[in-house]
Amino acid sequence: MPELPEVETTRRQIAPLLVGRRIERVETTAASYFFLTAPQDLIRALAGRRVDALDRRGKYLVARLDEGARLLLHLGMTGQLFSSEAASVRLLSSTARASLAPEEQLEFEPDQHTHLRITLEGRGPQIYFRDVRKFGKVQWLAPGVANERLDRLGPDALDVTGEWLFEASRGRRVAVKSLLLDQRIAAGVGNIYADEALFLAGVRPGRGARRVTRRECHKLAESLRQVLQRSIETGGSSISDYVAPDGSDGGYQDERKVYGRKNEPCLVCGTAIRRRVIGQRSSHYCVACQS
DNA sequence: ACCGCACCCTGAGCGC
DNA sequence: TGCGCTCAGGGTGCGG
Repeated sequence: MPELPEVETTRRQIAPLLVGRRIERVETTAASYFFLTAPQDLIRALAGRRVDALDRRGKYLVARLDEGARLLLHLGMTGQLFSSEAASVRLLSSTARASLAPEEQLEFEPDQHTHLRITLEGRGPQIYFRDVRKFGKVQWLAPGVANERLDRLGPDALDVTGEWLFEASRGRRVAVKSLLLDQRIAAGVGNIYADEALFLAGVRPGRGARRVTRRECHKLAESLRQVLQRSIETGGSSISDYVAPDGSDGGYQDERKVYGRKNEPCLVCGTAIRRRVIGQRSSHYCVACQS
């Protein structure tokens, strides 16, 4: 699901519910791939802690806790971090949706995919972290301890410069699309926004990174920023699973130029948008507008 | 160092 | 209805 704009939207909405408040209780599902910190350790470490800040690094959310520890969250493909007061059909299975009467309440009840349930002290909703595929991650970081996942990240995609992209792409034989998806190059870029930025920059996703000119790298950096910022303004893209913490959909799926538009006409020139797998990810582009 | 690929997991949607 | 297949906003680890 979630790329930089969705994670940033999540951060902005969740922060007011968390920051400055103490965690009273945490409930989890059973140990799994999802828990980089074992559920029992997590429960013990978080109880009583106050959340001092909620930061974003690429696609990671990092909660800073009192006493110096940190809580790392990653939404993976299908992660949903939301308030217990959120209501959305995206939080229901398709069978549940089908049996839903038109006027029926969409109130969410924690299910087997709801891996974290955080109760805060005082009044206010609970915070739920639900993730069907469990590609998401949660990890508790002890005070002063570095984390290699975070340390691997390159500059945030919003801060990437054309010169940085140019230098990073010299000698690289991989497709430029794959380079953009490398979190060491531009943290936060994912499949949708890589395709969208490449379209805006007029560069085909399959072109070898080393064949992208300096001028194009500058255009690409600018396109990334533009696409990501616009998506943040609209609350991100809600394509299958993503919901904002308040249960609302994003708006950027309506502004996509290429992603998921296979065989549809290019909005600039009318040529049918092509889909091709590049680096194991589906990629969308216009053969006329992009070279 | 770089590159391509298998794999982690679950569900939706499709053709038959 | 059911089966088998493909696909999905991500990331890691392996071997060549």
